[in-house]
Order: sequence, then structure tokens, then C-alpha cells
Amino acid sequence: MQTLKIIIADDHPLFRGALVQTLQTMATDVAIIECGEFSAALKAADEHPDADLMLLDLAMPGVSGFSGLMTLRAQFAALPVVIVSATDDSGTVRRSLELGASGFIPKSSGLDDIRNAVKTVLDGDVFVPGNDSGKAEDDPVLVEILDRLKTLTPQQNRVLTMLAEGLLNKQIAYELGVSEATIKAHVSAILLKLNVDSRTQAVIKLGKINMAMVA
Amino acid sequence: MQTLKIIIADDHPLFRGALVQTLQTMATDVAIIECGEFSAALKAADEHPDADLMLLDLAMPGVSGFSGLMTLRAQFAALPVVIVSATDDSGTVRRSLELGASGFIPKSSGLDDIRNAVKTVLDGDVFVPGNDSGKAEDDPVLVEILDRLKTLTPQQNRVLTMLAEGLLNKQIAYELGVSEATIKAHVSAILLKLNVDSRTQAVIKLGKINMAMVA
DNA sequence: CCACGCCTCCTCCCAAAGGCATAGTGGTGC
DNA sequence: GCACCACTATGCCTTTGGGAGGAGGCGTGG
Repeated sequence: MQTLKIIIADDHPLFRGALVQTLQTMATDVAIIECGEFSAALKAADEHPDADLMLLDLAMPGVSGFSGLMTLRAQFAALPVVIVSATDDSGTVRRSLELGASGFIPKSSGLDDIRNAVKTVLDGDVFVPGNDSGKAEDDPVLVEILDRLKTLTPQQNRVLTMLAEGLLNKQIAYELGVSEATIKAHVSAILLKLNVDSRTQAVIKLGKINMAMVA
Repeated sequence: MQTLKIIIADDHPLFRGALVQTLQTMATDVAIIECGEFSAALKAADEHPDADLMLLDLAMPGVSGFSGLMTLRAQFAALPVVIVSATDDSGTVRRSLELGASGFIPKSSGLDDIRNAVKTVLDGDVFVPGNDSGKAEDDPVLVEILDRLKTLTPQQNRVLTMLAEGLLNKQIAYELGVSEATIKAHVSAILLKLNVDSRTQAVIKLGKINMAMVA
């Protein structure tokens, strides 16, 4: 491993700097793109399709909880995302992995742990911090919602994200460059999968997830 | 200012390292005592009565929230304590200062902010982020939403609550024992007051408040 | 008393949402 | 090749949502 291209999305400049320091010891040529907010991370992922990895803070401004992760996974399925988070309870870890994260690094980790995690993910494996792996019991309601969310296709995820922003079908259609009829089809599919019967209820359900994440 | 002795109490090695890096540029002779848990911080304060400052993470293992700060202030009244925290809402900041902290540094601060804060406190002043001392308001976006929410009449509040549960106008009308036309009128009034143009957006806006409450 | 705000209800109207059926395209896996 | 799925799209239909505008009853405070 001689060259690396890594996107770091974290709103703490100091922590970001420390990460950069750590990562730069891992290869002879390390390119790092730093993002302080989520929109910048999206932009970076778009502009650097050859990136090897993204380190994503769960608590980014501009996006609440896991929806950012979902958005990233939906739009850039090829980009491995490792969650970096201050909260590292097993529920948060597991949910991150269920939503497609390739690893989880608690912010309380030491340098070696972080390097090890990055190496593991770059090798194509999934990194999970040691203490976890136990299936601690969770609110069954949330688990059920997460299960349903997992069944959404990438495009449906994008549509759901836009629903959660309060956009009209028409606006979503314009944003995604498809017809309104298509969006309606997606929305119908989403409502079915989430087992609700209106867009409003869908965003409420999504909101519960975000609530559970920060709580 | 040529010599400095600072105690850093934070359970994140990476962040601690970054702090050390930053602080060492502030004087020719900087002695730093690092503590990964609260008991070590107490011990350090005891062993280094000549320390100029302590940087204390609010979320330390071994102590919950502000009790650590209280303990420190009680036992080492002469040692200025600056809180370093990831959560930086005005309530947390205010409470920290009320409990005797000499300053508050959000973890999202940049290097310069941190250096500035430390310098301010070393000069005997109190450092408060948001540059207007003590009157740092909450997220203006949230304040604006709350202001709007306050203008809702009782009945409108009930209707909004039901909107947030994903009910249809018809269902709300049934629940409240009035006609659907009335509900429509209420909903229209709510949308006006919240400055949105769909029930979905209203629910989203309400969700933001709930998020801010638990976070 | 009168004005004002709140709650209630109405009508007309149009836009948005959502169900249902159908179908072409492209990719993946067997 | 065939099956399956995601994505796209169209058409038709009903229900829901929301704006505009008006209007009557009711209680409080000037």
C-alpha cells in the first residue's frame, strides 16, 4: 500500500488535524480531503471517485444522525465509509454497520487502533471495535424500522432523503432529473416498505431513527 | 508568558494529542500533564498545585457531567478550569460557568480559538464562545422556530401535535370532534405561522425542535 | 359597548398525493 | 437463455391537502 486517498468528514478541526497526522504515517503518498460539513463531504465524494475511504463523523452539522451515512451509501456505494463517533455504545455501532458502514472507530481510540481500523477496511474487511459484537437488546420498534430501511434501494433512499426535507414530488423529480410519475412510483414503494400510508408518516418514522441516534 | 503548566483531562488520546500540539506553541516552556480519566485529573491537580490551568472534558469516564467540575472547584479553588466539550449549547455553557469554570471551549473550535481562550483565561479573564460574553444565544434557527411555535393558539397546538403523528385532516377532525373544514383552517393557519407550505414541512420543523431537546 | 382574537364552519377551486395496472430497459445471477 | 430486480415511465382514478374568502358565536379587555 503506497498511495492513499482518504476523505475526512468531521466538524472538529482539531480532531481532523490529529486524524490527518495519524493517517499520513500509513503510506508514502497520502492525499487527504478534509470536510467540515456534510455537504462538503458529498461534494468531495463526487469529485474524488477514486478515494479509498471516507472517515465520517456521525455528528456532522448539516445532517442528523445516520441519514448522512445512508445518503452516502446510496450515492457512492463503492466508497467504503468508516464511522468516527464519540458515542460508541453497541447500538450505535451496530446500526452504523447495518446501514452499510465498513467500520466504526470510537473517538476514544488511540492512534494504533485507528491505523489498524483503516488498514482493515482498506483490505476489504469490516472493522468492529473489540468490546462489541454482542447483540445487546434494543428497542424493537427501532430495529423494525431499521430493517425496513435496509430494504430500500439506493434511489429510494435518495427519494426518502428528499421527502425528509419536505420537498414535493415535483421538486424531487426535478432534482433527480426524472419524471414526477417515477417519483410517485418510488414514493409508493417507500411507503409500502416502511409500512406507512403517507409521506408525512414516512418522515416521522425516519425522524424517530434520528432521535434515537442522538439520544 | 514564558513558562506554562497545564493539565489536560480528556479521554480521547487523539484529541489530547492535538491539544498538546496546539498548546506547545504558546510559550517557550510548556509542561503538560495528560489525564485519561477523572481520578487521574484529581491526582494531577493535587500533585501540581503550581499548574496554571486545567482543560477538562465534560464527558470524562468516571464522572458524570458537571459533578467533576464541582469537585475540582471545591478542592482546588485556585486552579482555573476551562471546560472542553463537544456539546456547546448555551445551557451547557452557562451551567459550566455558573459552576465556576473559567472558560468554555467547544470541541469544534479551531486552533486559534483554543489558543485565544487559553490566553484569555491565563490573563485572569473568563472566556465564553460566541464573543458576546455570557449572552450567547441558542441556535438562531431553533430560536426562530420556537418563536413561531409560541404564536400558536392552544387548538392549533393540538392540531400540530396530531400532524406530527401523521394523522389525516379527517382523523384529526374526528379526534377533536369538529369538522374537517375547521381542521383545514387550523392547518392553514399553522402553515402560515410556521412559514412552511406543507404539513410535511411543518412536521420536519417540529422534529428539529425535538432533536434539539434530546441532544 | 365594541374591538379583537379564537374557534367554528362553509363553498369553490385547484394542486398534490397516492393506488393500480402496465411496460420497456439494463444489469445480475443461475 | 431465462428469471429477477431496479429504474424508468405512462395513464387513470380517487382522496387528500391547501388557498381564498366569508361568516357567526363567544369571551376578554379597553
